[in-house]
Amino acid sequence: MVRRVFEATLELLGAQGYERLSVPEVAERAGLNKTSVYRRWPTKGDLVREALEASMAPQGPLPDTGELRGDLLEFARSAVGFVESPLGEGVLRTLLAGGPSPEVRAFAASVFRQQEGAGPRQVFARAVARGELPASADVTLVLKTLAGALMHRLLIEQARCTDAYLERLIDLVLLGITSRRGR
Amino acid sequence: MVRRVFEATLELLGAQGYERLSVPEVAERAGLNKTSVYRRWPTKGDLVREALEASMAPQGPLPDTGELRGDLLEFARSAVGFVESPLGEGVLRTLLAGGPSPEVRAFAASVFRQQEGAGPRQVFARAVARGELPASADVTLVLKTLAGALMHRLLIEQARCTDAYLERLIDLVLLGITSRRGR
DNA sequence: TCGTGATTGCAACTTTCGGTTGCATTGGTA
DNA sequence: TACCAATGCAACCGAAAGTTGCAATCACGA
Repeated sequence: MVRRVFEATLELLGAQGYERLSVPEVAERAGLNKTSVYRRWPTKGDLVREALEASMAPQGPLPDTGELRGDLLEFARSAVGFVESPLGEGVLRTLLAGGPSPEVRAFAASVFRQQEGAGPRQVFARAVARGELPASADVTLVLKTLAGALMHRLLIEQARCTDAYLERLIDLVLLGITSRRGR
Repeated sequence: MVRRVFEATLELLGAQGYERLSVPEVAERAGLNKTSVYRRWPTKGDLVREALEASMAPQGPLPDTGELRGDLLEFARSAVGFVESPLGEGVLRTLLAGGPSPEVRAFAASVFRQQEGAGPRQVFARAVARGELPASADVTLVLKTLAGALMHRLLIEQARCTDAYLERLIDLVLLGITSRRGR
């Protein structure tokens, strides 16, 4: 039953955001009486936090295409997949909406950080080792800029992140606008 | 009185987002009876939309520092100022939250679009005219990427957009990470 | 098979809050 | 002074979140 409840929670979280999410609605969607849900998770915050916790997918293997551009593209694809999933959308909405308790907010932030965290950095480290990139390159700035651009694309423009878009985006931050762009 | 109501609306909108915003609370903060507020604006959507409409600051003059980098920096500064203002935060939150009616959402989107819209494009056009930029440069992508990066900085990281940060960001998209960066 | 404890369902209730209504009060203006 | 619009106020309505007490069910061991 717990499984069903978490699923319902994430679905609704992604669909309506934290504020509009109601425990009775989760219960109904999970085919459960609201009383039962309240018994296990006294507050909405508890429910959401645990649902997010339980659904944390294990990180996939590091992409390794042999060049930075290809690796980043792989990463961007999986990031887009994450954000377009119920979990990803839920995390993002929870994070951006002003409402949730600081506790839930902090947790959502940690999930997000984890997703854009260690993995990509290794990809950059390898690129530096290959001589593709100066060691002085500001990896953090690049990652955050990419993440921000994807957010803008998905949430503001509400457009799909096609491969063509991802390639243009990555070429932009890798090569800059003033240089000629590759391929 | 209308002035006070709009102020209260934008303050609360920025502070708590669209969902948590309640008309009675706006009324109280504006020192007005809730009935009076309801009489003028039958729904929360009406109130928010008009408050946003009324607070649209006229666009400032185009920056013209003689080079693209400086112009963009100017623009970024004013954009940050906008997003950090109650109006900007309100617009952004309204836009990102799942809740508001399509109507309000569409309006917030148009405000946002307007802010990142025509002005910057002229700045780029001048840069092309100066020969600083190839005519083929994807201006739209750059603008959206910059906007996304700022959103990430302000909403996810919740960090200040210092001038130092803005310079690094603009250098990144202008020059890319693989080239040497200017000062 | 029986019994006991935990889990769930259920229905009624309380509370809170958004929104409505009717009426008195105020205030400006012809 | 008389009238009309705007505001205040208090009572009310209805919906939805959350609580509680109790019955029914299930699981597991004696």
